[in-house]
Amino acid sequence: MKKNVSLEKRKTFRHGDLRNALVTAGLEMARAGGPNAVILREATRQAGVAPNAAYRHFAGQAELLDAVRSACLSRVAAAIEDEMKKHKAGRNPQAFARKSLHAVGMGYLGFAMREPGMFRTAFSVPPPVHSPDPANTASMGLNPFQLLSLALDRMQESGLLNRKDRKGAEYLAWSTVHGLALLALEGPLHKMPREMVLALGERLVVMVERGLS
Amino acid sequence: MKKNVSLEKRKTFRHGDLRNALVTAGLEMARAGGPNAVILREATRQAGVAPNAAYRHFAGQAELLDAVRSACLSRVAAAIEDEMKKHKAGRNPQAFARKSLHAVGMGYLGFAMREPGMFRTAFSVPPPVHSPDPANTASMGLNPFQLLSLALDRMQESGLLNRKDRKGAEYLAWSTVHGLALLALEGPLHKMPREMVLALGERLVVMVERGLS
DNA sequence: ATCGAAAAGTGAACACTGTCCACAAATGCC
DNA sequence: GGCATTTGTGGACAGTGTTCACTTTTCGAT
Repeated sequence: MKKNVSLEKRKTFRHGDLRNALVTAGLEMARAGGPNAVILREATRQAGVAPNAAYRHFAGQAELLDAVRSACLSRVAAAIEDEMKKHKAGRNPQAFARKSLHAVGMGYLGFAMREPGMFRTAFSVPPPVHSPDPANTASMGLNPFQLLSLALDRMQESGLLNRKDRKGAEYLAWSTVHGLALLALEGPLHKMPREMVLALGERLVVMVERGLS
Repeated sequence: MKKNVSLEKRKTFRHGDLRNALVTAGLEMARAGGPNAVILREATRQAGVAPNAAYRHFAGQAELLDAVRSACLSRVAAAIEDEMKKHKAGRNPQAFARKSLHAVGMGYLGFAMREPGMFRTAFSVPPPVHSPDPANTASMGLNPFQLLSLALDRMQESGLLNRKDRKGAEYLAWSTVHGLALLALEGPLHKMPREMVLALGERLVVMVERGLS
């Protein structure tokens, strides 16, 4: 649909939506080859525009990459939300809390296995820390970090986690799944089959549950 | 300063040790800027040699990077060994096992904080999995993965870990510290002060200990 | 409605990268 | 001593990010 934009030479001198076109092209490159495959000139080529035109919308390639990364982060958040929405709050808050934490971890890992390029792009270079940047968020309006915090809050509220252990628990839980994801994607475990990675992920989440408190 | 080597033009037409010189230069670039800062032409420049000369020793930039990564991995292993050697086996095997595992984790994290560029380079792109490649090893002849296995073996032998849970425990333990390291180095936590990262690391290792079994 | 400033695109250039080719010099081996 | 093999040179090419001067379009104030 919107690819035609790149093929048929546009009639208007102005492109009209160049910034979005560039980000979209960059996103596709990130999907295919990770962060350092997002090439500025190639994006302009796909948008049917001269290379320098990009500089009217981005200060440079780094800024384009930033925009692409935001888009990738948003996808990660969406994947986590999808996983969380599979379980509704029932009459057992502790079971719900466990399921929530589990969903965050496995949603994260599942996306990493499903979309390696986007995942690697999302967490490659310095993104601002807990930015409430609306571009990073999915429908619930929370980024991956905040979704994790939500799950941990449920753990605490349901009595599975005391206040002492709650502090900084985000970082501990996040580290585990993030580490496994990167070891499997671009680390020494990159040959391990995905289902085995996900199985390890299950054990990992259990370990976190047990080890946090 | 150190680059006199590059400044004084060599008398011999042959360089004599070009391969090593290139790896050394590459290692310094990796230290300063991570994996994609190791530039082939720059290495030849520092070695005082024409760019193409590198192709007599490496098939291309990727292969040079591979050699540099091996060197980095070796440093990681050395850091872990240093940490492990701080504790000798006493009369309490369980305490020794715990200290060993702790040392592996903190040696790993400590190196990551101390030498971010080298660490990121060591684990950036696909290295062969558990290669007994002697280039990746330090004085004990073990790479980081094997050092971790050793520590976990001690856990099992001393009865802290049963056979069921021992299987694949390397990957679970490794994931945690690796994840924290990368989140802190090139992820959303890159602004967190190092001592706080190390403090989190302590909690993380404890969590692993408790959560594994 | 006009006209002028600002926005958005073009074209040509530069420095830098990795890589390949044909050739020259040094080494070592018989 | 002569000769093949290694090792380095010089010159070239495509691809990248980036900048500068210029043109075209749009839009808002008069």
